[in-house]
Amino acid sequence: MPVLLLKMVNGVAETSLPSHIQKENLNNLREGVDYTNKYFQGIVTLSYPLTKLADGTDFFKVVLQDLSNSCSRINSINVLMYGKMAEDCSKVLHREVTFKPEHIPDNFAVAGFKLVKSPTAAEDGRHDCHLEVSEDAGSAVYIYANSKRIAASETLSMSVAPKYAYTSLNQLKDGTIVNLYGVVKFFKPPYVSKGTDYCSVVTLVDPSNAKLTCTLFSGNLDSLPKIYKVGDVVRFHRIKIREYNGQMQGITSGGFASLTFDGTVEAPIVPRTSSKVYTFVEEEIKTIKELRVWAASNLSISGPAAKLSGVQPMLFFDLTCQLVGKAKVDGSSFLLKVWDGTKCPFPTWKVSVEKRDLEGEKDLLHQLRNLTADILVYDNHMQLAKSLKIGSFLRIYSIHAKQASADNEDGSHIEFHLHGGTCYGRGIGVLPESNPEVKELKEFLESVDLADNQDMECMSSLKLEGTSNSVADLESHLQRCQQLPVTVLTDHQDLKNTDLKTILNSTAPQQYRIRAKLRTYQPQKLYQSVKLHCSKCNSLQEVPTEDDFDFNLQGSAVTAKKTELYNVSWYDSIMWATQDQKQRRIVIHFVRHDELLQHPKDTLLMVEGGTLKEMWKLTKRFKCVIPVRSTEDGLQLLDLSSPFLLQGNVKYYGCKQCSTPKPINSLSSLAAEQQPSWEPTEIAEVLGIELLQYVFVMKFTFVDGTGPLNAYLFDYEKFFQIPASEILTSNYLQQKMEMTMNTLCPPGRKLGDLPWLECFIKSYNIKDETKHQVYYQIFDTTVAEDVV
DNA sequence: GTTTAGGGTTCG
Repeated sequence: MPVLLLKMVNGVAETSLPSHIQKENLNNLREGVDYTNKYFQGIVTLSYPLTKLADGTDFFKVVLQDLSNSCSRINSINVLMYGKMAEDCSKVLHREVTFKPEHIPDNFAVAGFKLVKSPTAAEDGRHDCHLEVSEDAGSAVYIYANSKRIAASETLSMSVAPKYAYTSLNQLKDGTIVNLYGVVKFFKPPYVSKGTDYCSVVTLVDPSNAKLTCTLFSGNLDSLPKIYKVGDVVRFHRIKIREYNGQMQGITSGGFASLTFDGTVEAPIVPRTSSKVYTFVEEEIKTIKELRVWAASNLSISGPAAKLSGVQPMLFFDLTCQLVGKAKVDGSSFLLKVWDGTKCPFPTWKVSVEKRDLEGEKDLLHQLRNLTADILVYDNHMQLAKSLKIGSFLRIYSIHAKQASADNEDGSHIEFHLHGGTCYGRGIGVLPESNPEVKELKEFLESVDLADNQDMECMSSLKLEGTSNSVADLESHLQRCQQLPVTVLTDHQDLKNTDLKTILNSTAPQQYRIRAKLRTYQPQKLYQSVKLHCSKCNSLQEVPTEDDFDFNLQGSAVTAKKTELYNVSWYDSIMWATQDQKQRRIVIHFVRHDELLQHPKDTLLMVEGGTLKEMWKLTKRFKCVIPVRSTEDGLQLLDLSSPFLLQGNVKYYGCKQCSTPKPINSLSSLAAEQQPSWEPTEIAEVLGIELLQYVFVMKFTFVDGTGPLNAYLFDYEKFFQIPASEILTSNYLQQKMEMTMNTLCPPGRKLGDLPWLECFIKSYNIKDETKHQVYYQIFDTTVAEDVV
């Protein structure tokens, strides 16, 4: 450990020098003495540039003054350093210090030196010997450093004593200066404060579940943390903790330093920092990984990011984009023309500016005229906006997509404003080209076919000229598809969109609003999407075919001959035989109510020995039909692979696993009610049947340009506004569903021409012994009114 | 000398 920084606190070194070395004063230095276990201490009064000797060895010279010997005529001595020690010390002394210079001289202790006659003593008037130090000679240099110096030097690969300790956010105490890690829950990108510095406000959380809002100032934009999104992980060194309004608050202290990491689990761990070198050890990688995993399940990072194609009117969103043009507008606003390769589906405003005020490549501005968004930035954002370089990549936070009033002369359009102030992190951040999202955006921008957008314009002009109705119709149809979503949310309207990639990179369970296109779905044969679901055991099964039912009916042919068996208090039975050769017997039991037979539409029948056809015929005339068979103990339900009840067009089934059928006599309790409703749920309950529900089960593959995501639709009737229970027996409903799916996912259409869907989805975990998977399910979403 | 801001959307 040849060069070590000693941390100074209130002018005293926090760690003392090793006890085996003793101090030696300047006037006691004698040639030929062994100084292996001695040290000389002084302040640096002069240092020379680092040079190389003829053999390539680094060489560095400083002059130390012995303060304890100030009365002496000769009070300073040359120190010659060789090798890595020379390099390290010169780094500490000569590196650029990014904050205000201090007037505290550097204080060095040089141990294990060699005392050699100085060839220059006659010229420089210093001690007639000099000190020689190098790693090879077993020397050590201790540098007394206050916190600012340590901040500047921590990034050198030399050790600072003591090692950094990190305080968790629930352990912070008023008046301390600490090091900490945290996950960004909220941030304001650096902005120009009303004072002399840039300001950035950052709220951190950590697994202790405490929260800390930090107010960071710096005159140097680069020394503020480079946070790009909520969920980023930061390491702060030397942040001062104060109490403010009853809460702990972090504030920059002298020597504040930070590292920022992408918070995505699995993303490469590359610190973002203004320092060229920094301390970073294996243990810290572990901490960052742990924080990422914790954040993934404890922090909602579904921010308001959006592409221009996904812009919601009336909402605020964050846009990652490239600057194409900029212009001054007036004293309080400034125009940024940006693009992200997608087209806003709504008409957007164009801010008029003097041509000579517009900066940017003219050709490119013209080429991209249909793809650029005009963003007007106000007040405090102007200064930063003016300084932006054309072509740079930006993230603009909390842009307001404002719907202009319809009576505007340009018609209804969307305006993009970056209002004054910094509420909700409103501001502009410049992303470096090395940022992975910038790389992705760049690739996408290069792939955009500009000719396509010219075509769109041709179509618009055709429409305006009214030369072709069919083109106009097509266009309006296309517009319908491209503008309004074909599905809408029934709840969660205030939620903002999350892109699919973000969802795929997050842990479950969470809920999201998405805006995406339906690339494909399964099953393509829609009737295969209808299943039976047991809400008790959560099993799904296929709907039995009519053939299964028919087979069961044949097995329940009437065998009893004694008609008196059937005449019980709560129903009347009749039996007749068919006229054909088989002379098949059919028995119908009419359930009585109040001693009287009801109107057929209110009547429940139990039928023995009927065929499928007869069953359906009876269902048309009577309220309910229950297929039964007789046993020695009386009437019983058929096997549960048959429906236990027919009502309207619907066959109701029971779950074989969860049902414990009771004797038919249990129905008498319902019949005794004043006005039996004969609801399937009530009938099922008294008969000990766990009712299976009809449900649409489909897999939707969504795309939004950030990655495909498969989500399950599990819907009784809300999504299609078609009851799953009725679709199998209704040609009309089947056609309706087919048309709906053709609107959501028109066959043979290019991806760009597919309509947008807006959905609410939930992620959830499915774990078993061998694997763990995250699934997604569509909720609280319905097909738009004009699509149905 | 040590402020500035101290999170919680909008004038345009």
